[in-house]
Amino acid sequence: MNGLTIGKLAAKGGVGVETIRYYQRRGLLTEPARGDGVRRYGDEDVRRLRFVRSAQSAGFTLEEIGELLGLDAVDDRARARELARARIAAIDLKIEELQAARASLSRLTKDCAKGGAGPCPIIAAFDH
Amino acid sequence: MNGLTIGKLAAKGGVGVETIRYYQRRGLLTEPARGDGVRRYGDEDVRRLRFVRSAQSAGFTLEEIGELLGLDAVDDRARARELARARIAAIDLKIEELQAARASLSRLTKDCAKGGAGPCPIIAAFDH
DNA sequence: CTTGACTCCGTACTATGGTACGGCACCTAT
DNA sequence: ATAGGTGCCGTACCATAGTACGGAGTCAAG
Repeated sequence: MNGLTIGKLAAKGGVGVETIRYYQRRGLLTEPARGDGVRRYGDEDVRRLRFVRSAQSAGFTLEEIGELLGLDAVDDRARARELARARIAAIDLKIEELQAARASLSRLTKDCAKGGAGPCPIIAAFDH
Repeated sequence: MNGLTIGKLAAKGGVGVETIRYYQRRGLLTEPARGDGVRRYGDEDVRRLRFVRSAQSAGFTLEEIGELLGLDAVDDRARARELARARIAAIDLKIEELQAARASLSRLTKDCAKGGAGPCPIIAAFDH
């Protein structure tokens, strides 16, 4: 029997078996027919799985990845760009929030370390 | 009867009533005794609630906020700094990840917009 | 021939931060 | 006196992305 078992596929993708099954339930991977009692996976499945992990690391949710997978690489470029731009906008927003929080915490930490009298500025900052 | 009802407290904090009750279950807010059948909240509760929201916007989890609330502003400055530094480190990591994802997506979007022949680079990028 | 490894399957549970629901009591205005 | 708005309480549910569990079947090696 050729083709990978679910365990091998999972190993190739660097995920657990349960994750494969979860992706199948989510429609991100197909459940191949089984010759004997066991499903066999091929290169296409490995590629799809890597696609999912790769897009995930770019911050796409599994739902968005589902849409990306449904796009035709040749015909739906406009939609792909749209999804990418939306993702970039969300990332920018998140980065700004994080930078603001970071600046604030950093300043408070410095003030606290300076060690003047009175209450800790970090605690005091939230305390009003 | 003086003091705020749970609904008023929630309104002052900009959260829902259920959120107050949730914070109480989490131990972030105390459940005051009730004079009549109804709990009454005072300025201390309002301050605590605002503390929680404020620290939350700095990226602390509710669990961390619980610890911050337990710190004594005068005596536990070192621990507060430690928590803040850990938070800053986590924020830095997250920002780096996001910036990497952003750069990658941005480049892909540009390439896609250039509109050469062949498959969409955004889709192709994940597809291997 | 039994043990271990693996598959298949459904279901339940995890963490995080809430949100909603249903039932009951109580107060106030109409 | 009755309807609406609150409050109280326990419990269940939401999204997100998995992870774990229990039981049953199959396969190969020792």
